[in-house]
Amino acid sequence: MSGRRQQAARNDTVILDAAREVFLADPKAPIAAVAERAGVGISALYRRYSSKEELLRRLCHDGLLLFVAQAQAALAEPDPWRGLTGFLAEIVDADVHSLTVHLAGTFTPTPEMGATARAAGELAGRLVQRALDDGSLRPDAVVADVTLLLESCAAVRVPDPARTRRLRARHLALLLDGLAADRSRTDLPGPPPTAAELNWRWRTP
Amino acid sequence: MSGRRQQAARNDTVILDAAREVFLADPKAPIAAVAERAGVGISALYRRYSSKEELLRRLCHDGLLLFVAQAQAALAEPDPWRGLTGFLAEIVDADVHSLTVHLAGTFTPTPEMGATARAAGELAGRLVQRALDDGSLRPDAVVADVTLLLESCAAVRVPDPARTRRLRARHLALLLDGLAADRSRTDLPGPPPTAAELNWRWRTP
DNA sequence: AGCAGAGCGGAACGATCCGTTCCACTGCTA
DNA sequence: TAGCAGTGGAACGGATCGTTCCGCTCTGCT
Repeated sequence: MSGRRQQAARNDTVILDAAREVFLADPKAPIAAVAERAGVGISALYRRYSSKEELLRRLCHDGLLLFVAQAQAALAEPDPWRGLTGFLAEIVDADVHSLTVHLAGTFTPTPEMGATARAAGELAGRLVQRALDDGSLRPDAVVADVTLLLESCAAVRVPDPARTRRLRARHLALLLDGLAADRSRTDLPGPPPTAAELNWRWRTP
Repeated sequence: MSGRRQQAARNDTVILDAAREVFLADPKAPIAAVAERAGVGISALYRRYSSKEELLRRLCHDGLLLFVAQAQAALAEPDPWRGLTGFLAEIVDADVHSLTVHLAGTFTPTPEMGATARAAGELAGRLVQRALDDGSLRPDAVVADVTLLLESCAAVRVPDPARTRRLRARHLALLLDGLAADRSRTDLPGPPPTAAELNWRWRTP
């Protein structure tokens, strides 16, 4: 395959990459910004996605699928603590959380996405439970604390993307030292967040 | 003083409170939302502030001043660790960081605000240095880590404001356990953020 | 008592932004 | 070579929002 067809196929990925970059930098960016970044016209976008919302859904679902894949890989790691921390490092580094959470609310989720999100939550729960049973995670931590951890790492943000990744890794290390069992001393105040509190973005009104 | 004058004076604070609530919930909220929340007309707003930007500036500067005041109070606490942690708890609880950082960029800062921001940074630096000298803060932490900590706590957010405060307190406790000296073990990866990296929002283009 | 105007509510205006459509054009493909 | 998949980008229409403006009320002063 070559010529026009190949160019079109290449555009598929170019557009998706551009959209990821643009919407990660600014979840409310206009569609035209994506086209400009991709170096294509607006038509090339609308030929592939019938609306902005559909593109956002695709991006978000891709993020969820990556989350699930990484979580499954992490469960294969024999050491629960290494599995959990490695997983978190990957998710933070790939900025999956921005993809899934910051974009949620800008579109109405599909049932399929809801299912994937449930699967993601279930896998994360297993990763955390393993580390709790193992004794490597402080006993008063819950899976919701890990969700908040991801949210808080995504909030670390400087103009340079590469630098942002480094700073997030540093922040994550700090948080993990706070989560490790052998040095927890302060009692965590208040009840942990509930599932409903954390999933409010996925409301389908 | 009573009657119309008193009502007007009361509106001063009602409007400011409403603006704080509204813009904390959504930094890009329209002016009309503030008026509605305050239970006044739009004119009552424009009588006091010549533009939306001026109102935002006022809000932000108030936040900075509160930051400075709390930091000075914390320096009066004899125990450096208690001073630092108590200070952070206050700032997180009052959501000062959202006031100052999330609002920055939505207006052009005044020179006076720049000066206050510098003072705030200097005071925070002293609080951190005290805890470093004291040995209660892990030696590889820097003041920029504390800035990121505030940023990350502000990212913890659920629809209910009261619940948000509780969850942030919990998240802060986790982070502080990671920052305390006597249990740090993991080396923090990468160089800490520089001042320029964290102050980019205060750019005046 | 009466009036000037401070204070206010909210409709209306104009600017801006943005998603989507549409049309002309290009160059592969059959 | 005819036709159409693929595209660029101008143009449209709707929505949003900051700001202005006009008419009203009721106070505080003379």
